[in-house]
Amino acid sequence: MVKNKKTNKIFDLTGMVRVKVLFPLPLFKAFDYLAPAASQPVPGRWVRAPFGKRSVLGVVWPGEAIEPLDSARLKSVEDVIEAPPLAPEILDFVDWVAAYTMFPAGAVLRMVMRSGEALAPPKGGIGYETTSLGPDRMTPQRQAILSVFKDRPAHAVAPMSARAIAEAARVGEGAVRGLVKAGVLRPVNIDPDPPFETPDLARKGRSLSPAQAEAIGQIVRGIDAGGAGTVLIDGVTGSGKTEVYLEAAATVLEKEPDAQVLILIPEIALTLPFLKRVEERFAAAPAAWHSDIGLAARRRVWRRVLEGQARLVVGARSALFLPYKNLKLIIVDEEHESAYKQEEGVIYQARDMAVVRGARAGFPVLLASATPSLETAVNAARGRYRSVTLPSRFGGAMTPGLSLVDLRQHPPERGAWLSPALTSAVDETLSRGEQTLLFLNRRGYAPLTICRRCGHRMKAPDSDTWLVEHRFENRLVCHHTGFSMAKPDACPACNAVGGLSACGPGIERVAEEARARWPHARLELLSSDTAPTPTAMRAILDAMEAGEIDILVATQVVAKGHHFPNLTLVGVVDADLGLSGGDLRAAERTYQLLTQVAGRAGRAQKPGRALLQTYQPAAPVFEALLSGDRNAFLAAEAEGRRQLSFPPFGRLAAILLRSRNEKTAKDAARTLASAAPKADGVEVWGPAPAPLYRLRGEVRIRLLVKARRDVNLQAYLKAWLSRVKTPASVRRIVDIDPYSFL
DNA sequence: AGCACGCCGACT
DNA sequence: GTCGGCGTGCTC
Repeated sequence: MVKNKKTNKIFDLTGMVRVKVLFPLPLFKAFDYLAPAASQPVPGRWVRAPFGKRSVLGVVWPGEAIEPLDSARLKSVEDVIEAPPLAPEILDFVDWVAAYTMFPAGAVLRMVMRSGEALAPPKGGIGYETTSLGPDRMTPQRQAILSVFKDRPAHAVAPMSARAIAEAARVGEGAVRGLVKAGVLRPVNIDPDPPFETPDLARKGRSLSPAQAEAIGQIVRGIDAGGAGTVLIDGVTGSGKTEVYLEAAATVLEKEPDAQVLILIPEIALTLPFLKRVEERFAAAPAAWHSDIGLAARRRVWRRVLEGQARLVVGARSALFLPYKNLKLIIVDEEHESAYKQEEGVIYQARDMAVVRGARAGFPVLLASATPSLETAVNAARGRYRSVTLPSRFGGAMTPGLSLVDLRQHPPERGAWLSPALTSAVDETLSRGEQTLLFLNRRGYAPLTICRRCGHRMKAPDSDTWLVEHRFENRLVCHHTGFSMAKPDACPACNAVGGLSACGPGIERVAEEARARWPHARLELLSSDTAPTPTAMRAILDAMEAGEIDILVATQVVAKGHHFPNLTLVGVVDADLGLSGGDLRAAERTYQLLTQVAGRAGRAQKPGRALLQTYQPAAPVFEALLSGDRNAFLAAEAEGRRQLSFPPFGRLAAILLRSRNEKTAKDAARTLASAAPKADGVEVWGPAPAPLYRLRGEVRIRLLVKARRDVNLQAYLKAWLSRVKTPASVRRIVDIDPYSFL
């Protein structure tokens, strides 16, 4: 018996135990509660608990039983929920990610719980299935309904709602109800989250080349030996990386009846063909997860992953935080892609976190790429990762001939963007009846609109971002804030009419030039603007593959996956584009992107070529592309970073201060900078205005911290930040391993 | 994240 | 005189 000093109420604590509960809120610590021992409130279990004025769903968290709080002051949990608990590996992972990224553990837990409502009891609808009874009399409508059931594939066993049946049979719902009354159909509860199909592991994969078989052998031997560890699967497009890692997935799924495998891909919205490929291999559609799946699908995946029923998950970076029951393998496809860096909310690198997830839970992680990131290449070279290299199955003939067009010597005509060298190459290609890809990684018509009278530059409101003209819609659009406006006739600054002019090219402008130059060619424009849905995009890519397009003008959406057998010329309109901006990964990214784009051209029997237009032909990245010596390029890049102690040879963190008030932000930045502790092996740079200084009405100031590899960067930052009080109106965001310098 | 508490401007 | 702005602080 314990008496609460505040309320004087007497509590019977018999049978109650103290537990820590973490809530999916931006809070750094777990809170203590009492829970009935009989309800087995072990770490990982879902609980509902009173928190302040409200009741919040949280998770029992591991933690020591020290008692900073008087037991009598503790509240009791309201409910210990009967649902599969979170696996201990996930609790550990949440804590680790929180400590590494320096975000609150609760914020990381929120990523795991993003479908927390999924724990609510399913409110299944009513569906119908056939009985053994036949209808007393047959009508065409009834015939149609019954054939709907007969024609369903064997694995589609879920009952259908009356509406779905009526729709499929093209009859009224009344006819369905008639059959129910007659006892031919019987009502059953529909599972709102139908299970996923079981991967067919007896099914054989595609036939393998000797090199693939050898690679799989190596990986599988590692897995069989109980091997954790990270493996780089290094192979150009067409080397069969996918087959290799799908075999590894099959091996892992086979070893344990409830093992789960996650395949991470950079952007799932663009990869319907990939899902089909996986489905083909396992004769079962994988559970697909990305940021904009519908609510029902999200809930279904989440619940089925938690109970272990969904065994094969294909997803974007956030799929890393699904509540796996028994995750045993992660594959990171296109590991070099910057889309793995989450820049909002909890900032993390999904590829790096995947490696940690595997290492801590003791299972292997496979990183696949044709153009590995420098970090991964260095880790492989140092032996921290194993690596298997897959040669092209087409004997290297696929690498197109690359050449540079020096725009300083051979500039395009005034007002044009295609140099004579490129246009004559297009002429030749057209005359041979072959296809051309003109690549420019810039959406819209022109990246900048400027007033010729007063020099005013069109910007998004309260931001430093330029408005990009989209002539297709006749609008000016901001690619950072989403702001858009109709293109005005008069300059908003000086009111001069007709003075606004477009500066620089986007792909719409290149398409305009190409149309004027080759009016008889079949030309298509492809960007996320012209093909906003995966279906629309596929339509264009399919047309290209079928040879129905002569010239495709495209942004980087064309860079992935697709091969066009009759494409023999790739013209890169502005190869320098990614090199500006002072980003430490600029050259690396340019190399990766241009390799990918150039790789779209040519097949063994029809060699392709790629022309890169550049103003800086001497840049090392172009030399590397020309020589085709990727490893030499990576080695040179690595050496550059080593000398500057940049990642992966040193650690980097950014602190971003954001505020609506410029003075407050500047003061806070100055205060913070002056409080930076002196430490061996740590340099603090800034404060400096972030590259986008004004964005959405906020001012953004940045500090950069560079530390030696052996410095505990998080501990340093923690000590620093904890001794400075920043006003609440200034948002302070830590970005460990920053990628974007915007 | 919510939600309350608290201290200064324009209104019944 | 009060309604309400959102800055600051707390939630076991």
